[in-house]
Amino acid sequence: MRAVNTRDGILNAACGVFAQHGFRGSTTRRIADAAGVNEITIFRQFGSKEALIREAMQHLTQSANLAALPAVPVDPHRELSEWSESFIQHLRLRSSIIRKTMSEIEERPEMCECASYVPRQASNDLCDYLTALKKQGTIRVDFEPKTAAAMLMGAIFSDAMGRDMMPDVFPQPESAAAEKYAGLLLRALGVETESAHSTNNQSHLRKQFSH
Amino acid sequence: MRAVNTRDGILNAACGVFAQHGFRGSTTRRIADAAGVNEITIFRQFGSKEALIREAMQHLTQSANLAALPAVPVDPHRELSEWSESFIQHLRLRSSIIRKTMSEIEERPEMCECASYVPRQASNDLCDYLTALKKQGTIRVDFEPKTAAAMLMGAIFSDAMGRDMMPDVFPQPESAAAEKYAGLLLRALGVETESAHSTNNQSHLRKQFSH
DNA sequence: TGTGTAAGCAAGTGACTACTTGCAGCGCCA
DNA sequence: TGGCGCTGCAAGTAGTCACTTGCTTACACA
Repeated sequence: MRAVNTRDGILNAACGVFAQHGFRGSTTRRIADAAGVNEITIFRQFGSKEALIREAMQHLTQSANLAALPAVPVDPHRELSEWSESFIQHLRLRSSIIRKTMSEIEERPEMCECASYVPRQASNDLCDYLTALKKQGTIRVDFEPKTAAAMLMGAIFSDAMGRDMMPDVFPQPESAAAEKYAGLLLRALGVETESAHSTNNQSHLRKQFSH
Repeated sequence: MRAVNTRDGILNAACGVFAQHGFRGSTTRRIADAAGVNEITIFRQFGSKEALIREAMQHLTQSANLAALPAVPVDPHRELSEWSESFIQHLRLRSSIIRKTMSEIEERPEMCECASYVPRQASNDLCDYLTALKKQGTIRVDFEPKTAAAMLMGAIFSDAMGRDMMPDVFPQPESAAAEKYAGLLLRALGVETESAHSTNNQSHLRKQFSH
């Protein structure tokens, strides 16, 4: 677990402690302990707690890599389900730190740019995909890509943030939720899709062939 | 702004300070200043900071009253739009305190019950409504009420939480977002609905007649 | 008019916080 | 081999935190 570099070790520790305790709860002592480093090393390396946390956040966003959506839609149900699944997993892994960051942004607006980078990127990707789907003529009814994208991403985001707190409010099982949201959205857009019962199996079969 | 009762004044002040600064940032001094009260009065009234915050949270959830959905759906588009609008307004008014609470829950699980009361209630109401819609036969396609409810509530929740941070990711104008989400969901369920253009005007007309 | 109760003020306690100073050990490269 | 840079340890500073004590004021009710 110990990082090669002292600096990276402190950054990773800071991310972990921040995710658990937020800014005010991330004492330099706690971070130093988590990094297995003397508290003073933090000040020598980063100058202040604030600078450390700022750098740790940037360090974190750079490490994110989202699944890509194809520029030309081929199998909307499969592509959208897989993208949703990768996105929800990304959010679930980071749910603690996302919750903390969202609550700190009002007090530290400089974190906003850093925090909104990933969702902005995801929203753009998804909007582009839905627009391509629309232009392709696959979709019968008219719709706003931005509204549709906000709806799917919103459902995924809320699931990732709220399921630990209220598991009975969200669809079961957890592992199928992303696909269900994606399927529901496609139905709203009028894209033909398999019946709810066969969906799961067929998509699993497809995954085997596609990879 | 000053409350009749000293106790209620402190509780209101505690809610405001907590919404701004979270638990750790809600110092007893800050709360006392906000309430226009001596710091000691807080300890004499509530015993400890923790007890005060707990009581303030309960005080807050009790003051919530959501719009009701009819037991028998008549005009799904109007009813769901109005419910969504009232729900999103409820969340927007409380966005700061919701963000803070969500980030504190991991450290203070006792807040969970209090925090999840309103969304649980909303989810149940919405599920019941969608189930009634399904049984009524208005809906052609098969769907899971819980998934559909989670999707609509998720979209509304994310909008209410994220729009300040990234306004360009969500549908414009802000005032029409809830209705757009509701309309999109109904299309996913196969409910016949007006075209996107006439929707807004018609619903406004209806509101005049219905009240 | 007397009494109890809620509130205020001044002052202070011990614990914790971010951050500093001074000094010593250790490995790396010239 | 010698110096340099990174790290650790001990100790300490000034500020803030939750919470306490002792005493005083003001109002309600009898």
